Amino acid sequence: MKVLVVDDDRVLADLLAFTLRREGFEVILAFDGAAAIQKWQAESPDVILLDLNLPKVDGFAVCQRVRAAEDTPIIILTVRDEEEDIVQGLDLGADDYIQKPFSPRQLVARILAVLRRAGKTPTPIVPKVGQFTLDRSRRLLQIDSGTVISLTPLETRLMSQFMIHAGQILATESIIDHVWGVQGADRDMVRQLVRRLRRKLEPDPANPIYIETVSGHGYGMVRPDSQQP
Amino acid sequence: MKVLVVDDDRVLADLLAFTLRREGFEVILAFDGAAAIQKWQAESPDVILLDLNLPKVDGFAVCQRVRAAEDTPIIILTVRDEEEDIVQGLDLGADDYIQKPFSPRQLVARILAVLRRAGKTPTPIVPKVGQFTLDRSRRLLQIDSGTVISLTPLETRLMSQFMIHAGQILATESIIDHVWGVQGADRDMVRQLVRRLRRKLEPDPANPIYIETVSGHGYGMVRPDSQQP
DNA sequence: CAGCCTTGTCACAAGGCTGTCACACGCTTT
DNA sequence: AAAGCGTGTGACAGCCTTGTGACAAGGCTG
Repeated sequence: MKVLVVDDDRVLADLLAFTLRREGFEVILAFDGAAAIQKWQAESPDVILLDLNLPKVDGFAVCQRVRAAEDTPIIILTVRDEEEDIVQGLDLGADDYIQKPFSPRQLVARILAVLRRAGKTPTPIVPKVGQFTLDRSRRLLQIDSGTVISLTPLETRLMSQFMIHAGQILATESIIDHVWGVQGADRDMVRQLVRRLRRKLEPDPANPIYIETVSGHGYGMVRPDSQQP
Repeated sequence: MKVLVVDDDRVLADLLAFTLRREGFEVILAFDGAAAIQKWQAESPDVILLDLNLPKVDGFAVCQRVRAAEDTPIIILTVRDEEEDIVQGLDLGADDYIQKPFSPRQLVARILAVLRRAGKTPTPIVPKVGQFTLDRSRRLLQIDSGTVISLTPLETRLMSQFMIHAGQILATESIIDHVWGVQGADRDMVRQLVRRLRRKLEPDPANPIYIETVSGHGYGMVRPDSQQP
């Protein structure tokens, strides 16, 4: 599920990106209207988060431009006291709006609601990959439809990332971005986290079969069907 | 649940309509006092959102007219620095007021609060889930068609939320919104409320089997069929 | 007016989560 | 062979969250 985030406030855009990636969305960023349209054409996102105050091409124009060609759902980002902008945006075909400041939870709920309304897959966010089933709200991981283990918040985010990108190797920096976000972390912390996750889910943590290490680069979860060479 | 929105500012009225429809309300619009009274008679809304500055017949008159005949709840919309209007409106029988600008959350919370006070059940009736039968008006909870315990108002609302969303984890903020509404609350209060509810309905409150905790996130009621592995 | 119920507030203990440090091991480089 | 780097491992301490008990304020009832 791909989300295009358009906002000239880079700090906020980064925060949005982190929040959404954590929830399993793929995120593309654009910082002005021109870039937004370009990325929209190039990437065909499933939904657009659009700030209306943009340099170069403003949000309304982006809205119109998108609506003229496709019905990609659009959610407007606004500050309070911009009722007219909201209504104008909705008139131009935006599907929903959300006022800053908002909680990550609200944001995700809105996006899911819009996607559902647009008929784009009710979004079964990463529940099952290979032998793993992750219940993010309860932070429970089920292995092989048998054992159920409980994870900590950080472990849940890491596992979620591994499952979303199963079969790929995630660079340490990427893991830091996706798990810790703005707060940041260092390599030691990643090592510890991977270690703790391995201890919980690997049959033999000394010889891991699920989470592999690529020295000097990062970690990754092996895809179940990529087991047989 | 039907809401009559009366405001001569069409932009704001449209926004209100969109917001309320998004939350599941049925919305009727009127842009002046005369239309308001006409629609009120024709549609019998469950609650009225009323701007006081109106053409033709002003808001106070609408307020009086409605109150003379029925006790349809009325919420006044004002801008800041109109304290006299608020007082006058409340004197004329309005049930609550809300100042622009306001967040959708506040608006919905206030409407639900007013409806609840007026005895119109804003939420669907959920008498029976699993082993629990809840009588919201009497605030009685029956367990396993055996024991009957009485709950306080807050406990009733919390239990209602748990039953409506049985099997899901409710975030603390979500619990606050649905149980306390406009007034709001903090984590301590949620903890206490959950504790008191547990003490009443859990066989062993120290090891709860009905209400589960997800640290750092919230609480949830286990679904009856999710008991057997 | 007294008393009970309800609810908000506070303090405290226990436990889990997470960051930090030290050390061992294997590999590569010098 | 020695040194350096990256990684796995274990232990430990601080912080945060939760559960718990107690108490006070406020409202309602008799």
